[in-house]
Amino acid sequence: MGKEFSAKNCRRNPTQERSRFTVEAILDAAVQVFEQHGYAAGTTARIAERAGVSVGSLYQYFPNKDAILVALADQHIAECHTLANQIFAHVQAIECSLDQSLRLIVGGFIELHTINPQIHQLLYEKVILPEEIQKKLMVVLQTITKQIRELLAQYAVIREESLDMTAYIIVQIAEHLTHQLVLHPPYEMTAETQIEEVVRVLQGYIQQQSSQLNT
Amino acid sequence: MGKEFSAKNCRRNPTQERSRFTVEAILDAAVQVFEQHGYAAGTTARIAERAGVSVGSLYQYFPNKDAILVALADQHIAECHTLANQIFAHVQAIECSLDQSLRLIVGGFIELHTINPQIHQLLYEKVILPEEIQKKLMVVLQTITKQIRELLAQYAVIREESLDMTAYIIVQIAEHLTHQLVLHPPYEMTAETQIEEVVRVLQGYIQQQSSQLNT
Amino acid sequence: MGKEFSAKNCRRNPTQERSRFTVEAILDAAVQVFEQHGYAAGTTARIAERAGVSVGSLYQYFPNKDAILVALADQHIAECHTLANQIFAHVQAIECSLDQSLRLIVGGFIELHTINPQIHQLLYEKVILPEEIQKKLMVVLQTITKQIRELLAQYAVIREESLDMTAYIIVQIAEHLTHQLVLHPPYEMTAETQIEEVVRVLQGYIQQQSSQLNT
Amino acid sequence: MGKEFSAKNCRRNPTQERSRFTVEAILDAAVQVFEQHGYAAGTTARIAERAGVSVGSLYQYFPNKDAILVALADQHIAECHTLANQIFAHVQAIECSLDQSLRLIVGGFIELHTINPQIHQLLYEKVILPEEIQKKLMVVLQTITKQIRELLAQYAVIREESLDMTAYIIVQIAEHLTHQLVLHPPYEMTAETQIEEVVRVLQGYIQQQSSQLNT
DNA sequence: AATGAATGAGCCTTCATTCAT
DNA sequence: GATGAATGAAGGCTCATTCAT
Repeated sequence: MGKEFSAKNCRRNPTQERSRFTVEAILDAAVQVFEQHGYAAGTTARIAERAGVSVGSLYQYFPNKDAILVALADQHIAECHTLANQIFAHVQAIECSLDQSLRLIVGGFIELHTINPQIHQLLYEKVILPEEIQKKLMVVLQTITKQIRELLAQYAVIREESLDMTAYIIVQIAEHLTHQLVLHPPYEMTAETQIEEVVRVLQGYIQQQSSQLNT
Repeated sequence: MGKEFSAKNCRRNPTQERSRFTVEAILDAAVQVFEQHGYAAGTTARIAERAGVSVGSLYQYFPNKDAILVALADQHIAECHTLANQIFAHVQAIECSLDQSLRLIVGGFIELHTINPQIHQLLYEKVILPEEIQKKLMVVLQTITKQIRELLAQYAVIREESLDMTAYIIVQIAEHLTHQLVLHPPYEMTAETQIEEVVRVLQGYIQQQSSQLNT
Repeated sequence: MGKEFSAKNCRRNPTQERSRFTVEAILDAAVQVFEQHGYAAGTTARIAERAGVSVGSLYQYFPNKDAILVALADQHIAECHTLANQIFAHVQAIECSLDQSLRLIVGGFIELHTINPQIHQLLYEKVILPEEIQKKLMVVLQTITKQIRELLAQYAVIREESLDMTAYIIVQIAEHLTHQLVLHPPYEMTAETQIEEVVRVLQGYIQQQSSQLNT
Repeated sequence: MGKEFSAKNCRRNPTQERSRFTVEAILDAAVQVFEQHGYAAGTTARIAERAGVSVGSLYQYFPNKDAILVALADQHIAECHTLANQIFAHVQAIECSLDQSLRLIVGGFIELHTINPQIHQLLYEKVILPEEIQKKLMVVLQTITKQIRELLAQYAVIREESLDMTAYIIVQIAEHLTHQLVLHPPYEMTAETQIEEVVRVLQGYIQQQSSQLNT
């Protein structure tokens, strides 16, 4: 792994209908296969089979196995970015309270994990991703962190020099808890309960940071 | 993976000096190789080479590649269990405040991640572990969760029916944040600062849960 | 050996022309390689090489080395069964004398060994076969023995309680002598001479058994 | 196999008591191990273990694995030769009838197979022996054949030009039938019954050959 | 473009053999 | 002489990748 992630992950632009369809079938199949067998044991043959195409066709659209993972990652990261932007835009737009904002944001995180939990797990664990992708992932998290920081600066009463760290920790907690609750929930719980619980953690932390102000 | 993890993970008891040395060299090498290449791409040949022994020697002590990972995990899990027990015993013994207890516990978590960060990362992120080991890992976490729950029941004012979930989330946060702060610290910070930050998160959350009492 | 002889000995049905050709090339090569080096020392690489294909191709048609031997055995056993049935059917049909019957049968045995002497030798001498195949071999021999017994009951004057043993020994002798004469003939001899010699042994034995009647 | 059978099969003369004992322990162990696992899968480690010595010791007495087999074969062949000579000497000495002679000889064959059936099987089947040994085996059989021929010339009324073939076939039959009856007896039978049955086959054949005289 | 048979590098594992103790 | 840990060549097998059809 990590040997050669050529710039172009697709050999040809899937301009034609059938091509686009095939590419998607392959990616869908790949998610399932990687999920079930892990990346290393997820063979291209199995992916092709599940996608209903031949190995030859698979290699017509992806130069190598890694490229499939990268495509998957790229796709997922883009979705994340989009969703995150939408949420923050919405939060800004409706000018709601900090609590309500947190609720919306955490809800977004949970949605992110619920939509495609398999890919998420694949990207965040178990596999050594090429640096290229790792950087993109980091960028997404940093973007989100920055926006959380703005939110805190706007709504919360937190010392300037603590803002970065606080935002960072909020994102870490939100990310990890939603991930954990969605993928390995310890008890049965609705999405709303999950959101409430995570929000409570964040609220508590923010209040702590606020009260620090007087120390 | 996960095919056969026979009871005995070592072929012969490394009673002799050289043997013990060799086994340790192999395990050390394995950590590095798995860390660097991932489990699947971490070949036994590479491990043996980095350990400065031949493949044959490797297989004299481990029946197969999986057994190396299992040995690594077993060793680490045992260390975790021991350290956790020590900390909770100490906390019980000195009868300190909840805050102080949290500080000690979080300090323990950080120590856990600091001691052998590579193995920890390997087990928690990079590898699909055999069920056997996954269960052991779960048991450790559950044990810790249970002791946190007792601590909360004793010191905090939390609704009976929220205790389990609260303890669970505290452990999740402590585990993940310490992991993150130790391995990928976003800023330079001393262990004390790290402890403080995590403790603040937990305190905030516990206070939230306490105030829920009146809802 | 004898670990897993899954029901399907071929991974994919060699429906296509090239496939069928490849499979046959592999089986032919296997016979020669096993014959020359023995089963254990007959490596899959050598078989593939002699077959003019790559190891990968070999494993596309056979799940493992054992399967090649099993395929070889199955094929040969089927041929034996067919030929044996034909001969006995013919013998029954033409209602000839016992002597003539023996001649036909021994001729059949010799043909059996002449057709594919290498495989025969391989299966009867050189290799510890999986039980599955050993049973099939036994069944063939038992079938033949049973038909010989019927022949004796019909034509020869032999005590009821000696029939089984006599038939058994006739088959043993016929099998071994033809095998020996075809593969390691001590002197130059035509097939006819070989048949005559074996038949004489059997005639003598049957006469002995008949004369026992009066004892 | 068959690569290098150096002239000396033992590195040093086992003059000393313990040495002789060790060598024998190894050979005994080897018989059992080869019998149980086959030659290829019978590892030197297992042999050493069963012999109660270390691999190192094993290699002090045998230059390589093949040498063990060769030693085994040599030993067995020598025993065969001795027993054969004894029997024929005895037969000559007591000047008994042909029938009685055959009985004694066949009894000898059976004894040969009964004493050490495992080695016998090992040498006559399943394993590609080095030429050196194959020749020795042939020599033994030829010697016996020659002595049978003399016996026939002396006692039976057989055409001069048939003597060789007749003797050859008698040895083949005796060898194979006794082998088969001892190792895979189809029914329960005493050694005496076995002898009788085989002798009857031989008698019948000899009578056939005698009656040919008048053709 | 699609197919899937063919390829072969590379992996895990075994085991005959050596050699330091 | 004995021991058994160490060695490493070699074997079975997989699977990413290519290419003839």
